[in-house]
Amino acid sequence: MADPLDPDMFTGCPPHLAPIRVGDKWTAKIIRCLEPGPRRFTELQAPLRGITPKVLTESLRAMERDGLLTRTAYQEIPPRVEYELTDLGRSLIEPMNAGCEWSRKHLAELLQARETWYATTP
Amino acid sequence: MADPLDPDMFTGCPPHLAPIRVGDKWTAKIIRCLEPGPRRFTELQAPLRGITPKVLTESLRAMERDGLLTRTAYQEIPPRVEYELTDLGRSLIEPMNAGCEWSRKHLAELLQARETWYATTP
DNA sequence: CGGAATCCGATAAGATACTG
DNA sequence: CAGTATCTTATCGGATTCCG
Repeated sequence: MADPLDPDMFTGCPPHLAPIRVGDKWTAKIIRCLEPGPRRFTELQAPLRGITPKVLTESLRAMERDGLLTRTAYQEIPPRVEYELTDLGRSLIEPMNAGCEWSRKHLAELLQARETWYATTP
Repeated sequence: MADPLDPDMFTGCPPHLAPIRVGDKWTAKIIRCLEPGPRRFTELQAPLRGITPKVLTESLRAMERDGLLTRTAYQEIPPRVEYELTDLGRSLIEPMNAGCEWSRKHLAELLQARETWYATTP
């Protein structure tokens, strides 16, 4: 299997300041986590700092419903479930990269404008 | 000035089924409306079917705060206010187009998966 | 014309506790 | 391990009314 996911892979990506969003709050990050290969539920929880099992389940179910990933449950003890991107899910990486590139180029400018606004607007 | 905006320019773009979003619910559409040139408050209301003045104001203020557009009020009677994209706002068109292209290519597949899910999941 | 003020409902997201 | 169940809170978007 692949190496464990870096628990800090999303520090520096606070969702509230990104103007471009894919799916719900967690969708894009889940896609990034699954990009190298299939992962288990618990593996996903680590980098998605503070996500509760309820919310992670909701996001994964919605993505499964939309054909972005597959869920495979192995009948073992202890149970094992793996989530894997479909081709459709993988196709979202391209527009996601466009959004990331925009952020690298322009996010600082947006934040600067916001700073100035709050400093000068009563 | 430019031609009036087509009131139907966004029919066929229901926001709930698009997995890619820029800003809030209306941001991307406002950018499209301003792409050809500056527009007045009332001009924007027509294609943004059913948007209330409160919500349109909120979106425009947030975009102004983030440096995506400028607001210019002319001291005339009756009053006239024009909104115009900044270079920063215009820079979002590129990732927006990436999202639109994804939709053209893959949205039908997503909707098909969703259909199947609701047809087969109890 | 271009908003502001107020109120309201729906939904998203999280906290907490429990289970096959 | 991989969730489910229940509850609560926060935010968003909308309806309505009024104003300079």
